[in-house]
Amino acid sequence: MLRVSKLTDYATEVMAALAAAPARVHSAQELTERVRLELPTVSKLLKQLASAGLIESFRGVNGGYRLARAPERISIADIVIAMEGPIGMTECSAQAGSCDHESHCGVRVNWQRINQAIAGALAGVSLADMIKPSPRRRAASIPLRVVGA
Amino acid sequence: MLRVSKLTDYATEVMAALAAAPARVHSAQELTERVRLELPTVSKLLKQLASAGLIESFRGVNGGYRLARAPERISIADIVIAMEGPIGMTECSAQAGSCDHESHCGVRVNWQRINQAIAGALAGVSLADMIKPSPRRRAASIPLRVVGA
DNA sequence: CCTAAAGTGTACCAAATCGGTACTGATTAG
DNA sequence: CTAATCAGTACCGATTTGGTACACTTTAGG
Ligand code: FES
Ligand code: FES
Repeated sequence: MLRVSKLTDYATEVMAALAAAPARVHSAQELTERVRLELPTVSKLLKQLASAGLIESFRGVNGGYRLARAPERISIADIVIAMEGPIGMTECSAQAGSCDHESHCGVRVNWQRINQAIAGALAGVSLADMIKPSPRRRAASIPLRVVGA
Repeated sequence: MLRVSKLTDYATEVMAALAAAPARVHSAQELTERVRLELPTVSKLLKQLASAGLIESFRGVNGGYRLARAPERISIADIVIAMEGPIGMTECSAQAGSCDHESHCGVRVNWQRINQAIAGALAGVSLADMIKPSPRRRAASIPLRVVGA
Protein backbone atom coordinates (compact mmCIF):
# COMPACT_ATOMS: atom_id res chain seq x y z
CA MET A 1 0.00 0.00 0.00
CA LEU A 2 3.04 2.28 0.00
CA ARG A 3 2.43 3.31 3.53
CA VAL A 4 4.45 4.48 6.41
CA SER A 5 4.57 2.01 9.29
CA LYS A 6 2.01 2.28 12.01
CA LEU A 7 4.73 3.12 14.51
CA THR A 8 5.72 6.07 12.39
CA ASP A 9 2.17 7.29 12.36
CA TYR A 10 2.04 6.97 16.12
CA ALA A 11 5.31 8.86 16.32
CA THR A 12 3.81 11.84 14.55
CA GLU A 13 0.94 11.82 16.99
CA VAL A 14 3.30 11.75 19.93
CA MET A 15 5.40 14.51 18.43
CA ALA A 16 2.29 16.54 17.86
CA ALA A 17 1.37 16.09 21.49
CA LEU A 18 4.82 17.28 22.51
CA ALA A 19 4.54 20.23 20.16
CA ALA A 20 1.38 21.34 21.91
CA ALA A 21 3.57 22.49 24.80
CA PRO A 22 7.08 22.62 23.42
CA ALA A 23 8.69 24.08 26.51
CA ARG A 24 7.39 21.60 29.05
CA VAL A 25 8.76 18.19 29.87
CA HIS A 26 6.21 15.44 29.29
CA SER A 27 6.46 12.02 30.88
CA ALA A 28 5.86 8.95 28.77
CA GLN A 29 2.87 8.22 30.97
CA GLU A 30 1.29 11.56 30.21
CA LEU A 31 1.81 11.17 26.47
CA THR A 32 0.34 7.70 26.60
CA GLU A 33 -2.90 9.10 27.94
CA ARG A 34 -2.92 11.77 25.28
CA VAL A 35 -2.56 9.48 22.30
CA ARG A 36 -4.39 6.48 23.75
CA LEU A 37 -1.80 3.83 23.13
CA GLU A 38 0.00 1.35 25.35
CA LEU A 39 2.82 2.64 27.50
CA PRO A 40 5.52 0.26 26.23
CA THR A 41 4.71 1.26 22.68
CA VAL A 42 4.91 4.95 23.38
CA SER A 43 8.06 4.39 25.34
CA LYS A 44 9.71 2.65 22.45
CA LEU A 45 8.77 5.45 20.09
CA LEU A 46 10.14 8.08 22.41
CA LYS A 47 13.40 6.30 22.88
CA GLN A 48 13.85 6.05 19.14
CA LEU A 49 12.95 9.68 18.57
CA ALA A 50 15.37 10.69 21.29
CA SER A 51 18.27 8.76 19.85
CA ALA A 52 17.60 10.44 16.52
CA GLY A 53 17.99 13.78 18.24
CA LEU A 54 14.47 15.02 17.63
CA ILE A 55 13.59 15.15 21.31
CA GLU A 56 15.58 15.42 24.52
CA SER A 57 15.16 12.97 27.37
CA PHE A 58 15.49 13.62 31.09
CA ARG A 59 15.87 10.69 33.42
CA GLY A 60 14.91 10.28 37.02
CA VAL A 61 11.96 11.60 38.94
CA ASN A 62 10.05 14.30 37.08
CA GLY A 63 11.92 13.29 33.97
CA GLY A 64 10.39 12.98 30.55
CA TYR A 65 10.76 14.24 27.04
CA ARG A 66 10.78 17.58 25.31
CA LEU A 67 11.22 18.69 21.71
CA ALA A 68 14.85 19.31 20.88
CA ARG A 69 13.97 22.06 18.39
CA ALA A 70 11.09 24.36 17.65
CA PRO A 71 8.13 22.62 15.95
CA GLU A 72 8.74 24.70 12.85
CA ARG A 73 12.19 23.18 12.52
CA ILE A 74 11.11 19.56 12.74
CA SER A 75 9.75 18.06 9.53
CA ILE A 76 7.74 14.97 8.84
CA ALA A 77 10.74 13.71 6.96
CA ASP A 78 12.75 13.91 10.17
CA ILE A 79 10.22 11.75 11.95
CA VAL A 80 9.93 9.23 9.16
CA ILE A 81 13.69 8.93 8.90
CA ALA A 82 14.00 8.56 12.66
CA MET A 83 11.51 5.71 12.66
CA GLU A 84 12.21 3.90 9.42
CA GLY A 85 15.67 4.92 8.36
CA PRO A 86 16.61 6.73 5.19
CA ILE A 87 13.88 7.27 2.62
CA GLY A 88 14.44 5.08 -0.40
CA MET A 89 11.66 3.97 -2.67
CA THR A 90 13.75 1.17 -4.13
CA GLU A 91 16.50 -0.93 -2.65
CA CYS A 92 19.22 1.09 -4.25
CA SER A 93 17.84 4.59 -4.25
CA ALA A 94 18.96 5.22 -0.70
CA GLN A 95 22.47 3.97 -1.30
CA ALA A 96 23.95 2.24 -4.28
CA GLY A 97 25.08 -1.35 -4.14
CA SER A 98 22.17 -2.68 -2.14
CA CYS A 99 20.33 -3.94 -5.18
CA ASP A 100 21.80 -7.06 -6.67
CA HIS A 101 21.13 -6.42 -10.31
CA GLU A 102 21.77 -2.72 -10.63
CA SER A 103 23.80 -3.34 -13.74
CA HIS A 104 20.82 -4.07 -15.98
CA CYS A 105 18.23 -1.86 -14.34
CA GLY A 106 17.50 1.03 -16.63
CA VAL A 107 15.15 2.77 -14.29
CA ARG A 108 17.41 3.31 -11.32
CA VAL A 109 18.28 6.93 -11.90
CA ASN A 110 14.68 7.85 -12.47
CA TRP A 111 13.59 6.20 -9.27
CA GLN A 112 16.16 8.30 -7.50
CA ARG A 113 14.50 11.41 -8.85
CA ILE A 114 11.12 10.24 -7.69
CA ASN A 115 12.69 9.48 -4.38
CA GLN A 116 13.84 13.05 -4.03
CA ALA A 117 10.38 14.27 -4.85
CA ILE A 118 8.91 12.16 -2.06
CA ALA A 119 11.57 13.24 0.39
CA GLY A 120 10.87 16.83 -0.57
CA ALA A 121 7.20 16.39 0.07
CA LEU A 122 7.86 15.05 3.53
CA ALA A 123 10.49 17.65 4.30
CA GLY A 124 8.15 20.41 3.27
CA VAL A 125 5.69 19.80 6.07
CA SER A 126 6.76 20.77 9.56
CA LEU A 127 5.49 19.56 12.87
CA ALA A 128 4.05 23.01 13.37
CA ASP A 129 1.97 22.50 10.23
CA MET A 130 0.69 19.20 11.54
CA ILE A 131 -0.88 20.71 14.62
CA LYS A 132 -2.73 23.38 12.72
CA PRO A 133 -6.17 21.87 12.28
CA SER A 134 -7.04 23.77 9.14
CA PRO A 135 -4.39 24.39 6.51
CA ARG A 136 -5.98 27.51 5.11
CA ARG A 137 -3.08 29.63 6.24
CA ARG A 138 -0.54 27.87 4.08
CA ALA A 139 -1.82 29.30 0.79
CA ALA A 140 -3.59 26.03 0.12
CA SER A 141 -0.67 24.36 -1.53
CA ILE A 142 2.63 22.71 -0.87
CA PRO A 143 4.83 23.57 -3.81
CA LEU A 144 7.47 20.97 -4.42
CA ARG A 145 10.23 20.76 -6.85
CA VAL A 146 12.68 18.15 -7.79
CA VAL A 147 15.95 19.45 -8.94
CA GLY A 148 16.88 17.36 -11.93
CA ALA A 149 19.84 15.03 -11.59
CA MET B 1 12.42 2.47 4.95
CA LEU B 2 9.33 3.88 3.26
CA ARG B 3 9.98 1.94 0.17
CA VAL B 4 7.95 0.48 -2.57
CA SER B 5 7.94 -3.33 -2.60
CA LYS B 6 10.55 -5.12 -4.61
CA LEU B 7 7.88 -6.54 -6.87
CA THR B 8 6.76 -3.03 -7.68
CA ASP B 9 10.28 -2.10 -8.60
CA TYR B 10 10.48 -5.14 -10.84
CA ALA B 11 7.18 -4.15 -12.37
CA THR B 12 8.57 -0.82 -13.45
CA GLU B 13 11.50 -2.56 -15.06
CA VAL B 14 9.21 -4.90 -16.93
CA MET B 15 7.01 -2.03 -18.00
CA ALA B 16 10.06 -0.15 -19.17
CA ALA B 17 11.08 -3.16 -21.23
CA LEU B 18 7.63 -3.24 -22.78
CA ALA B 19 7.78 0.47 -23.46
CA ALA B 20 10.96 0.00 -25.45
CA ALA B 21 8.81 -1.50 -28.22
CA PRO B 22 5.25 -0.49 -27.39
CA ALA B 23 3.70 -1.91 -30.53
CA ARG B 24 5.13 -5.40 -30.34
CA VAL B 25 3.84 -8.31 -28.31
CA HIS B 26 6.46 -9.59 -25.86
CA SER B 27 6.31 -13.06 -24.33
CA ALA B 28 6.96 -13.46 -20.63
CA GLN B 29 10.01 -15.50 -21.54
CA GLU B 30 11.48 -12.68 -23.56
CA LEU B 31 10.88 -10.16 -20.80
CA THR B 32 12.43 -12.51 -18.28
CA GLU B 33 15.66 -12.48 -20.22
CA ARG B 34 15.55 -8.72 -20.46
CA VAL B 35 15.18 -7.99 -16.77
CA ARG B 36 17.08 -11.02 -15.48
CA LEU B 37 14.54 -12.38 -13.06
CA GLU B 38 12.85 -15.74 -12.66
CA LEU B 39 10.06 -16.60 -15.06
CA PRO B 40 7.40 -17.30 -12.42
CA THR B 41 8.09 -13.95 -10.83
CA VAL B 42 7.83 -12.03 -14.07
CA SER B 43 4.74 -14.00 -14.94
CA LYS B 44 3.06 -13.01 -11.72
CA LEU B 45 3.90 -9.37 -12.28
CA LEU B 46 2.53 -9.41 -15.78
CA LYS B 47 -0.69 -11.05 -14.74
CA GLN B 48 -1.23 -8.42 -12.08
CA LEU B 49 -0.42 -5.56 -14.43
CA ALA B 50 -2.79 -7.02 -17.00
CA SER B 51 -5.69 -7.30 -14.58
CA ALA B 52 -5.11 -3.67 -13.64
CA GLY B 53 -5.55 -2.79 -17.29
CA LEU B 54 -2.07 -1.39 -17.83
CA ILE B 55 -1.12 -4.05 -20.36
CA GLU B 56 -3.03 -6.35 -22.69
CA SER B 57 -2.49 -10.09 -22.73
CA PHE B 58 -2.72 -12.50 -25.66
CA ARG B 59 -2.95 -16.20 -25.01
CA GLY B 60 -1.87 -19.12 -27.08
CA VAL B 61 1.13 -19.62 -29.32
CA ASN B 62 2.87 -16.34 -30.12
CA GLY B 63 0.95 -14.77 -27.28
CA GLY B 64 2.38 -12.31 -24.82
CA TYR B 65 1.87 -8.86 -23.46
CA ARG B 66 1.72 -5.36 -24.84
CA LEU B 67 1.18 -1.95 -23.29
CA ALA B 68 -2.49 -1.02 -23.21
CA ARG B 69 -1.76 2.68 -23.65
CA ALA B 70 1.06 4.86 -24.91
CA PRO B 71 4.00 5.09 -22.48
CA GLU B 72 3.27 8.77 -21.98
CA ARG B 73 -0.14 7.92 -20.62
CA ILE B 74 1.03 5.41 -18.02
CA SER B 75 2.36 6.87 -14.80
CA ILE B 76 4.43 5.42 -12.03
CA ALA B 77 1.42 5.92 -9.80
CA ASP B 78 -0.53 3.56 -12.07
CA ILE B 79 2.10 0.89 -11.64
CA VAL B 80 2.40 1.34 -7.89
CA ILE B 81 -1.36 1.20 -7.48
CA ALA B 82 -1.58 -1.87 -9.68
CA MET B 83 0.98 -3.67 -7.56
CA GLU B 84 0.25 -2.45 -4.04
CA GLY B 85 -3.24 -1.07 -4.06
CA PRO B 86 -4.28 2.49 -3.31
CA ILE B 87 -1.62 4.85 -2.06
CA GLY B 88 -2.14 5.70 1.59
CA MET B 89 0.63 6.76 3.90
CA THR B 90 -1.39 5.97 6.99
CA GLU B 91 -4.07 3.40 7.65
CA CYS B 92 -6.86 5.86 7.23
CA SER B 93 -5.57 8.19 4.57
CA ALA B 94 -6.69 5.89 1.76
CA GLN B 95 -10.16 5.46 3.14
CA ALA B 96 -11.62 6.54 6.46
CA GLY B 97 -12.65 4.05 9.09
CA SER B 98 -9.70 1.72 8.72
CA CYS B 99 -7.83 3.23 11.63
CA ASP B 100 -9.20 2.26 15.00
CA HIS B 101 -8.57 5.45 16.91
CA GLU B 102 -9.32 8.11 14.36
CA SER B 103 -11.36 9.99 16.92
CA HIS B 104 -8.37 11.27 18.87
CA CYS B 105 -5.84 11.56 16.11
CA GLY B 106 -5.20 15.20 15.43
CA VAL B 107 -2.90 14.63 12.52
CA ARG B 108 -5.16 12.69 10.20
CA VAL B 109 -6.16 15.48 7.87
CA ASN B 110 -2.59 16.61 7.48
CA TRP B 111 -1.42 13.13 6.61
CA GLN B 112 -4.06 13.11 3.93
CA ARG B 113 -2.54 16.21 2.42
CA ILE B 114 0.90 14.67 2.47
CA ASN B 115 -0.60 11.64 0.89
CA GLN B 116 -1.85 13.67 -2.00
CA ALA B 117 1.55 15.21 -2.44
CA ILE B 118 3.14 11.77 -2.71
CA ALA B 119 0.49 10.54 -5.09
CA GLY B 120 1.05 13.62 -7.19
CA ALA B 121 4.75 13.00 -7.32
CA LEU B 122 4.19 9.48 -8.58
CA ALA B 123 1.50 10.52 -11.02
CA GLY B 124 3.74 13.19 -12.45
CA VAL B 125 6.27 10.76 -13.85
CA SER B 126 5.25 8.73 -16.87
CA LEU B 127 6.64 5.49 -18.15
CA ALA B 128 7.99 7.45 -21.08
CA ASP B 129 10.01 9.54 -18.65
CA MET B 130 11.42 6.44 -17.04
CA ILE B 131 13.03 5.19 -20.21
CA LYS B 132 14.73 8.46 -20.98
CA PRO B 133 18.18 7.99 -19.54
CA SER B 134 18.86 11.65 -18.88
CA PRO B 135 16.06 13.87 -17.64
CA ARG B 136 17.46 17.10 -19.04
CA ARG B 137 14.50 17.49 -21.35
CA ARG B 138 11.95 17.87 -18.60
CA ALA B 139 13.03 21.36 -17.53
CA ALA B 140 14.86 19.86 -14.61
CA SER B 141 11.91 19.90 -12.28
CA ILE B 142 8.69 18.17 -11.50
CA PRO B 143 6.35 20.81 -10.17
CA LEU B 144 3.82 19.42 -7.78
CA ARG B 145 1.00 20.98 -5.95
CA VAL B 146 -1.35 19.82 -3.34
CA VAL B 147 -4.67 21.46 -3.45
CA GLY B 148 -5.50 22.32 0.11
CA ALA B 149 -8.26 20.38 1.82
C1' DC C 1 -7.31 -33.09 -34.71
C1' DC C 2 -2.99 -32.81 -32.14
C1' DT C 3 0.61 -30.59 -30.22
C1' DA C 4 3.49 -27.21 -28.43
C1' DA C 5 3.75 -22.51 -26.93
C1' DA C 6 2.08 -19.52 -24.49
C1' DG C 7 -0.96 -17.19 -20.44
C1' DT C 8 -4.24 -18.22 -15.93
C1' DG C 9 -5.29 -19.68 -11.41
C1' DT C 10 -4.39 -21.53 -7.16
C1' DA C 11 -1.94 -23.08 -3.54
C1' DC C 12 1.91 -23.24 -0.80
C1' DC C 13 6.21 -22.05 1.69
C1' DA C 14 10.31 -19.81 3.97
C1' DA C 15 12.01 -15.57 5.50
C1' DA C 16 11.55 -11.04 6.93
C1' DT C 17 9.10 -7.47 9.03
C1' DC C 18 5.79 -5.43 12.16
C1' DG C 19 3.48 -4.48 16.24
C1' DG C 20 3.39 -5.48 20.76
C1' DT C 21 4.90 -7.26 25.50
C1' DA C 22 7.92 -8.38 29.40
C1' DC C 23 11.63 -7.82 32.22
C1' DT C 24 15.75 -5.99 34.07
C1' DG C 25 18.96 -2.13 34.66
C1' DA C 26 20.31 2.90 35.20
C1' DT C 27 19.45 7.55 36.79
C1' DT C 28 17.89 11.22 39.72
C1' DA C 29 14.69 14.35 42.87
C1' DG C 30 13.30 14.50 47.30
C1' DC D 1 16.84 5.25 50.34
C1' DT D 2 13.14 5.17 47.56
C1' DA D 3 10.00 5.99 44.11
C1' DA D 4 9.55 7.81 39.56
C1' DT D 5 11.15 7.58 35.24
C1' DC D 6 14.01 6.59 31.14
C1' DA D 7 17.20 2.76 28.78
C1' DG D 8 18.24 -1.69 26.96
C1' DT D 9 17.31 -6.16 25.55
C1' DA D 10 14.96 -10.02 24.40
C1' DC D 11 11.11 -12.32 22.87
C1' DC D 12 6.67 -13.59 20.48
C1' DG D 13 2.67 -13.96 17.40
C1' DA D 14 0.72 -12.20 13.16
C1' DT D 15 1.26 -10.49 8.85
C1' DT D 16 3.54 -9.52 4.64
C1' DT D 17 6.84 -10.47 1.15
C1' DG D 18 9.18 -12.86 -2.25
C1' DG D 19 9.44 -16.94 -4.44
C1' DT D 20 8.07 -21.71 -6.23
C1' DA D 21 5.17 -25.53 -7.92
C1' DC D 22 1.68 -27.45 -10.46
C1' DA D 23 -2.44 -28.18 -12.91
C1' DC D 24 -5.51 -25.79 -16.34
C1' DT D 25 -6.86 -23.07 -20.59
C1' DT D 26 -6.21 -21.00 -24.93
C1' DT D 27 -4.54 -20.76 -29.66
C1' DA D 28 -1.42 -21.08 -34.04
C1' DG D 29 0.09 -24.26 -37.05
C1' DG D 30 1.04 -28.70 -38.99
S1 FES E 1 16.29 -1.51 -8.05
FE1 FES E 1 18.30 -1.34 -7.58
S2 FES E 1 18.67 -1.27 -9.61
FE2 FES E 1 16.64 -1.34 -10.09
S1 FES F 1 -3.86 7.06 11.61
FE1 FES F 1 -5.86 6.79 11.22
S2 FES F 1 -6.26 8.36 12.48
FE2 FES F 1 -4.23 8.69 12.86
